Amino acid sequence: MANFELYKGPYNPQITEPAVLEFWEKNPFFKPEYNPEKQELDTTEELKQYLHGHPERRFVIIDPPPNAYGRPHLGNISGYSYQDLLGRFWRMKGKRVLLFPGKDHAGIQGEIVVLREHFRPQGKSKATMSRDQFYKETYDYFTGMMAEALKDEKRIGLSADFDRNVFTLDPTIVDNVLSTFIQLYDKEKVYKGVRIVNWCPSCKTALADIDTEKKEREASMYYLKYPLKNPVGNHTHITVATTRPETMLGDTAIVVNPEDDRYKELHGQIVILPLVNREIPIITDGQVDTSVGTGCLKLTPAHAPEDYEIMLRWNENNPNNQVDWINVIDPEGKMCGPIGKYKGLTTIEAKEAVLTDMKALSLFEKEETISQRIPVCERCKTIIEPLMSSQWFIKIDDMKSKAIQAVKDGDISIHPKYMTKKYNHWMKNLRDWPISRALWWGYRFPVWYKGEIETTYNEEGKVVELINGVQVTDFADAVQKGLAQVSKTSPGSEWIQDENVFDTWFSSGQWPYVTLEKEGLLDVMYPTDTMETGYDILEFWVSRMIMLGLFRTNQIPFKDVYLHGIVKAPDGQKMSKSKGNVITLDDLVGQYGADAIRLLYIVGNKAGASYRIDSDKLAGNRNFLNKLWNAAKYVNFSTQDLSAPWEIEESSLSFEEADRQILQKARDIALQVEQKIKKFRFGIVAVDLIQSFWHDFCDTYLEQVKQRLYTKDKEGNPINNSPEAIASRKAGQWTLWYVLGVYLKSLHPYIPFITEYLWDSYPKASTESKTLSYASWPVTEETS
RNA sequence: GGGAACAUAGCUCAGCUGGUUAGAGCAUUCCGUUCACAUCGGAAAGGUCACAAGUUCGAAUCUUGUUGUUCCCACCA
Repeated sequence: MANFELYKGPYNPQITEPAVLEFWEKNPFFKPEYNPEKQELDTTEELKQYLHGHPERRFVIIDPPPNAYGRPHLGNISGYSYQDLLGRFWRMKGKRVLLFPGKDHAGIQGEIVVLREHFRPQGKSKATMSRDQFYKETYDYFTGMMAEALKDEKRIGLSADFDRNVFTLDPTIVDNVLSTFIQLYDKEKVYKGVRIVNWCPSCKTALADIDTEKKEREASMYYLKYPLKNPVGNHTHITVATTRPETMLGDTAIVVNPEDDRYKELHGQIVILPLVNREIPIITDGQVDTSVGTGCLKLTPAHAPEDYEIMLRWNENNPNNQVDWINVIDPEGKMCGPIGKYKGLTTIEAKEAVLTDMKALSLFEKEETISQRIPVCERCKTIIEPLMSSQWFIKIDDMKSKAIQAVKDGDISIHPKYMTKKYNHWMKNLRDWPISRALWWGYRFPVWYKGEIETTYNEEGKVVELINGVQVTDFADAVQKGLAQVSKTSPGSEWIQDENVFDTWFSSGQWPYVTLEKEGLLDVMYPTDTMETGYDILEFWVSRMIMLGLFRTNQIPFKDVYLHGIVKAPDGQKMSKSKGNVITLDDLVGQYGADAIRLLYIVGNKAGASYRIDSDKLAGNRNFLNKLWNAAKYVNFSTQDLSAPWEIEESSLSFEEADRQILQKARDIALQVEQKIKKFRFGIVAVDLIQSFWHDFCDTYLEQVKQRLYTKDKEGNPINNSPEAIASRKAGQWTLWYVLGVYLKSLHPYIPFITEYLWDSYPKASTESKTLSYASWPVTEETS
């Protein structure tokens, strides 16, 4: 027993919650190995044997790993509240529950934070360290920070198996993730290809679209004339509009809308690209907006993603009339390729030179100011330079169709249901996944080159890779020439490892099975039950877990996806440091306690809906907890002379109508709670549960039964001493005791601290669980 | 441009597959309360369920359209 005191005065979470936390810390309740019948741990082997025999008796949630370098924000915390609610509910329903906590190394963001927060204050940077030094020190820094995060997870009441907390860069995890890459390679689902990428000239890395953001700025739009090779009618030239004149050196076509009457007679004509005198064709594409600029688009596939798309589309439909690309900007931001005297200039110098030269040739028409939104690096805010680069890709075609099918067939259900549409929409449009990042912090590619690998652009503006000075056409060619190899360990001293690390989603996308496999639990705990996370990473994370899970294990990684909304600041806006409206767990937990915060997240909320931090609601929640506290104390002292109530047969008692009603109501609400939790509608039913406790039990029943409980009137004269009154009093006491138990249990998944505290002094049989975590749910759902 | 959601009381929101008089919390007004709790209880007031048409015996709920708000994706040469 924990010996929690029912102290005088109002409920104070600052007293009760730390006491309960300590009780939970000292006991291994939250390990799936905990055997509630024996009240001690089974070995992991015994657990596995048990689950082999009873596969339905498990419930597993892999907690989404937050960034390891910081404390969880209130969004993470809200997720823990939902995960914990489900875990605690199923534990009470007799399942062996595992909530598996972890921490993420957070790729680009992690690298930037460690450089800024840890290395810069010491005067260190990537320039002053070796890669190994950086990795080791960062690893230590991150593992040190993790302890703080774990404290917060415990503080909110997460009943996870914290001994199993694991870092995404844990060596066993790394090994397993790399195995997936090798398997993908063996099945020819990985390739090294040339593609347009979002290149950050400052970070010197390729960025996924999601690592970029948009910035508004004023820019000049220049109208340039390109002469036609053979004038058609009164057309001697066409005019294009561009904000980046320097990229014209890489133009490979002019595109007009096929429906645009102004240019219909020019389809298929040839234009002489000024300054470099290259002949380029006029092609058509339906995406060209006739109202923008002149309706003529200069096509620079190597330096504009949309142009690249148009090129691919055109080439698909016109196999005999292919359009190519020419890369004219290198990763340093200098001009390159077949561009004559402009070669070697910076893009800014080249822009001036091109404009000057076009003016000299009288090919400059006009300039106007526009506002445009340009992509910048999400981390360092540098303007993105799209260019062609050699990158690793995963072919996702059949992975994605399997992932779509799994949801379509109902093997995986997404809550709320309408998010399924978002998922499908995203998946349908998904292309091959670029997975390489030029960083130091992450999983380095298990790829080796025999000598230095060098990526350059040749005189034609094409990407060329050289290994040890030998040109290779692609990775397969390099392997065949004995210059490259895929392997977790170095093939020999003269081999150099690929510099790239994996996109963070590649490792976190494998989280469900790599975590369980590390613990040797994959065979009995996979697929997991519920993936609970924010709806904002449905596409980025959940979709990848489904694809990679199906690839690696041939099984879905989880059966249900519950997506919670975004936590917003009291002003209704997104919390962000720049707005100065960030609220932390510390701000709230001292004032209201963890249970009240959990209620804020859960009560009245439904899947996918965002909600605000609202001090009125928090205060209301605290009031409710105080109500529960006082009611429990009242029941406790007014039933003190009722001995061993658990031994009393319900049928032997002389109930009054009020007793029967509250018994019925309490059982009804417990049943409803069970049904709604199973359907992931726990937030809605919580309102009814609280209402029922407060009004049916406290305001109505408790006030009524008081009259029957008094043994003395105000003057001290004995009352209620007839045999009928004594029997009625006993029935009332028993009802109070029983119904309080039903509410404590039903409320426990929502507010574990106060209920666990009150459970300690709640009269119960010696065979009852000493922790409410393993008290059995008060009702059994009729399956009929 | 493509996709999705939302629009219900002064505020924040419930209302699941259509079924009596549309609900809760907060706020407001009134009344009460020394025997668990003022972090209390009781009551009142407050809504053309955005608008329009349709389906139906019956619509806040289903369909279509309109208007407004929010989010995601793409794009703005």
